[in-house]
Amino acid sequence: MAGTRLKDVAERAGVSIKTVSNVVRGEARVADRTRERVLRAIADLDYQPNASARHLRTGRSGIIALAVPELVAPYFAELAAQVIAAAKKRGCTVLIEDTGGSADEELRIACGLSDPLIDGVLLSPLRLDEPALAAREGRVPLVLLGEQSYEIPADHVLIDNSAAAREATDHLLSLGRRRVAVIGQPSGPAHATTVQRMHGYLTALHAAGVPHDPQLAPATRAFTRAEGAAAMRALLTLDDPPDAVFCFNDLLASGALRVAHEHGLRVPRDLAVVGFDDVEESRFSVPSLTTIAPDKRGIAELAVDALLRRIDAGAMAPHSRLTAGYELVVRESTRVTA
Amino acid sequence: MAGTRLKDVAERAGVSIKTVSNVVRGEARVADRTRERVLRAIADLDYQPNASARHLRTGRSGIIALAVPELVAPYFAELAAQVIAAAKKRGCTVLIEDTGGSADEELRIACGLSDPLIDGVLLSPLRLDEPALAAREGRVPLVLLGEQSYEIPADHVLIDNSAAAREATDHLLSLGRRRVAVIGQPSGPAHATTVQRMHGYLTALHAAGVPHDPQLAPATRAFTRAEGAAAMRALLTLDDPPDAVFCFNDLLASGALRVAHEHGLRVPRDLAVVGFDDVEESRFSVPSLTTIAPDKRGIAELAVDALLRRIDAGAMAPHSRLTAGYELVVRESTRVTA
DNA sequence: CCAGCTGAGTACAACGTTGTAAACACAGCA
DNA sequence: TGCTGTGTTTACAACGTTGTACTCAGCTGG
Repeated sequence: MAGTRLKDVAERAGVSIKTVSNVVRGEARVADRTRERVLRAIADLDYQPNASARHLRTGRSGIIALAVPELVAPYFAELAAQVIAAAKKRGCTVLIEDTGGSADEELRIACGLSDPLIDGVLLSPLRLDEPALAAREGRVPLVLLGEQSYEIPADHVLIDNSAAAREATDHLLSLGRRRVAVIGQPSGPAHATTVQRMHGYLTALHAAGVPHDPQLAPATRAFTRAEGAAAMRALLTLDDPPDAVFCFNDLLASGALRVAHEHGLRVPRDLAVVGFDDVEESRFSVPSLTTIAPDKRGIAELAVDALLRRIDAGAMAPHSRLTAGYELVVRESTRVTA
Repeated sequence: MAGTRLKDVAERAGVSIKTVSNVVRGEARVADRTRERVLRAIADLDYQPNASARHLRTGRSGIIALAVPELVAPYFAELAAQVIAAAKKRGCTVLIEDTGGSADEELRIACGLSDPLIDGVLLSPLRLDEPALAAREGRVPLVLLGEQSYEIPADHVLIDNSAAAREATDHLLSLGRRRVAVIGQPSGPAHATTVQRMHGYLTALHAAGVPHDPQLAPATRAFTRAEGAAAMRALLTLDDPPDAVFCFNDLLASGALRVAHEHGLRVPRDLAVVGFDDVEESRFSVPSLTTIAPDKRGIAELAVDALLRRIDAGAMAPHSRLTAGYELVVRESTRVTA
């Protein structure tokens, strides 16, 4: 029954309300015989604790929020699924928010949503900047997902974007390509992730002695297929078009592949393509996409653990910076058959 | 401040706690001067109502759950985003659950999750069957998303799957194709959606005087790219392979396109392909995919409205059956250039 | 035989909110 | 002056849970 209360169980078991509470939470010492009686009553009545009452009393609801810029982006959907799984494993529930990538919305969420019901927040920020975040002192426990600038007062979980981007670019260079374009430079203010990935790209070029041509780095307004397509179209109008392209995510790559196809380019022969994120569809695209595969499950577990620790520790505990793994998955879009 | 209570506001405004409560909720009559004083105090202290206490008192939390078989499936991610938006517009929050398509999990959720915190549930069932659902009497308010067998005691929101499937098949027939395969027949027990779509397919064939060849309807175990690919591979081993294929969702179609490509078939010339769902990636696949586009926003709004009505009305109100729209979107995968 | 201890269970108050019923101020009317 | 109404505000008791402080029985050791 939905409306079963501690009191009902207590009556049926012939004990006090508090004893039932103790049994339910495994606290305090309860005699075996009593515990047994109570457990039977709980089973008989199908008792479920009332989260609101519990929260009201203890300040803990067991609910954490996950805020992503765009749930429909496959990467975030996949990440969300992992977070839900990781949270369930630890006995808590996840409430998903979609910030639409707006700075205001991100700040609102970082400050604890509209409601103190939430124990803590996992935020994957796109636009949130340091000063805004620094000002939020004393709010809800918060863990950031993804790269952020260094001295931000919050826990981070991230992958080494710079190293990953370098590995992706190295891979393209190792195929003998020298006109290696990059898609994903933001047209507006840079956010940390793209700075890191750009850095990795440039480092790889530099190490290989290939000069950087700014024409090969068209600006994009968002990480979408449409923007990837537009950027690719721009690249194909160049006098000396690229023979390879590293896209900052798989959606951009998907758009790029699409345009390459429209222009009659054969991938990978005429143009090698690497993406980032390893979303499921990239395994099935035509051609299948070489990409950086972040360890999404690892990210989710590290993040949930970090958040739970933060919730227990309070705002004063030192901030941690946790790194999850990644790997380069080579598929058709860079596999040149002799 | 997170810990600001009605009491604090009341003290600052020099009124009673209840008056503040009345102002906050816009209930009862409050004199303009008083209201103004209270509003200022609320602004000064940045008061936010405590949802748990409210829920404890009123039995309403403003939180509804959305349970989908698989959040990573793009269709459900897109639907979830629409539901979140629709719910926010109506002032409530959405908690997303991933059932993994398991009947047990679906039933657990239909019975109200682990917690009476949730006001109601939107469930997109895959395996849940009538008897199980009928037995849940008196539980959480529930609205089902998607086709279900007829006499189930719950509100439904759906599209006319049969008509849509017929339209998709008609479209393929109108291109002159006669070997029209269908991918999506379940290998196990049928669920309502596939029954409807199969019915539409058969009706279209029948109306066109094309006999149904069971070989052209390979079984699939799930609506995934991998299963779509496997089914397509099977179809291509036939002596008389198909010249068109209608897939029960876009993921199946994506797998099918992939295999067609591997086998050197040109789409749509050698094989025309239609999908179902109109997920975003289908606009960017190579070739772009003709598909049935359900009105996802319409579904979400109808569903949230129906759930809120149900929550208000209680379990006794008659069950409704709401139909959202769809349209056939023609793209490259069926657009034969002369 | 009693003081002191231990282990098991309980009564009560609080968490922040809202519904109910009652109190209050003040006007108009007899 | 007192009475009735009207429009505003308030005190109080819940909602279901848990922390604190308590009781109580049974036992140990002096």
